Amino acid sequence: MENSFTEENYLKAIYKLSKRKEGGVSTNALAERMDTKASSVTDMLKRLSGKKLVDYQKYQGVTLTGKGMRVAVDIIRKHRLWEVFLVEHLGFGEHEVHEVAEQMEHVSSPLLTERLDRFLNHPKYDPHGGPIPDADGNFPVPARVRLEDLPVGKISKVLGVTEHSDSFLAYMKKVGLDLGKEFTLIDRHDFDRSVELLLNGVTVHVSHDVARNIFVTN
Amino acid sequence: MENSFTEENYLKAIYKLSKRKEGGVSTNALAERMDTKASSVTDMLKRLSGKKLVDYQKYQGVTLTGKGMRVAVDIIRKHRLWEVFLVEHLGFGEHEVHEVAEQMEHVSSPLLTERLDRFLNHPKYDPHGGPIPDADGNFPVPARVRLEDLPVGKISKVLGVTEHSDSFLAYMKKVGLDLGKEFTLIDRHDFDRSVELLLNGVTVHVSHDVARNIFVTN
DNA sequence: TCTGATATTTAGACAGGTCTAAAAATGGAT
DNA sequence: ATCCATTTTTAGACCTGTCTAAATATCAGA
Repeated sequence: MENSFTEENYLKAIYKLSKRKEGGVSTNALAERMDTKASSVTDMLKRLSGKKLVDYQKYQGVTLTGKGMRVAVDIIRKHRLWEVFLVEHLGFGEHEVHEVAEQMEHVSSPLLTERLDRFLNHPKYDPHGGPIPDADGNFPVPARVRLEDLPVGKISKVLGVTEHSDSFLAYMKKVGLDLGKEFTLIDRHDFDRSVELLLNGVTVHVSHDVARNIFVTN
Repeated sequence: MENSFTEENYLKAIYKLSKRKEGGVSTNALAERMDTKASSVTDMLKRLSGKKLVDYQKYQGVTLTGKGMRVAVDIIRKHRLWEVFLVEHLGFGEHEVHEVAEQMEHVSSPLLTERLDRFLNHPKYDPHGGPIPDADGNFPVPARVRLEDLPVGKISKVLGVTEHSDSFLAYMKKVGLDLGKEFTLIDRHDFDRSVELLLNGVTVHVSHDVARNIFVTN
């Protein structure tokens, strides 16, 4: 009945990868994400399959079962709630919280999770703008769009990012695209899908690669 | 450089057992405390010894090295800080926090520990009255005494307990000896070393067995 | 000091999770 | 339809932490 930390991390990784692509998650993609070898992934998938947490057929990739989905979403809930706590109450910077939350997300106590949620006032988004599922596993339905999809001329605000690498967050900070920051989308270049923003009175160019990882109001 | 949860739990157990008795901790005592077999303990002691966390000679029991002591005390610090958080900010009852803190104590982030400590206002005692070591591993030197040692006639307050079994805590609650509760020691019976308290306007008899496990102000 | 009871350690095995090296399946290009 | 590159799986090994069963130390008492 107990899942190990490793199993939980695999489930979370499968969840995150399957959101980005239709169909099952490949062994190699999972191996890269988990920073391990494909053979280790195969072993683990067999185990998770045995526990009915994933649907797995060899060579055909893997998907979460309902049960596995619940576990994965619960981990994400805990991760994001702890991030909110760390930033809002302990004074952590946005970029400092991920590693710590990565550990706290595995603390297993439904009572704790619900009391933390209440203490934090049932937040809907984490400090990076990631949506926090409720106790039933349902995500908030946000009024938000990727920066790459925002219409030209719109005034908008940064709601969050979907890429949490240090380098990405550092870049965001440098450009001035902090969470909550207001800007205007002044132009879009179709040839490279980059966008041009008016931000703090200056024009900023943002590559497509960046733009597709930023959520903004619409 | 990394210690597993299991290793940390062994170190904590060795610490706690060695406080109660002079000299090294026996394999069997450790096995009972860790709810495992003596043979498993022997294996682990060899590993911890290899990491210079304990001094161990076969058949001679085990003691913590300075390094092992630091690890153990740090775990205790984290455990007790989290207990304070759970009770004071998340509304947990005293008896509900132990299992959860048992998990949280293994989260490894010095920054987190220090910020939590500051957030909690550098508490010196946990909700059970256990002393919280500071970041350097030093315990507070408390103005406190066991209830069994309190002079007759004294007005005093409950500071904590040294016995954390469910049944003991339930008994404390039932009698009304909650943390912080004020009372007067009205008599002491030498024949069975029990004491008599005035508490909430009524007289309460407390056995020696209980009285020696309660810390009070003096 | 011998002996028996108890405490402790060793030996060998197993499960989770990992690895490397080798085998097998897949799928795209010809 | 076949061949090759790539992906994936298997086989066999290792490490941590555990167990049982058997061997060995220790210590108290006669």
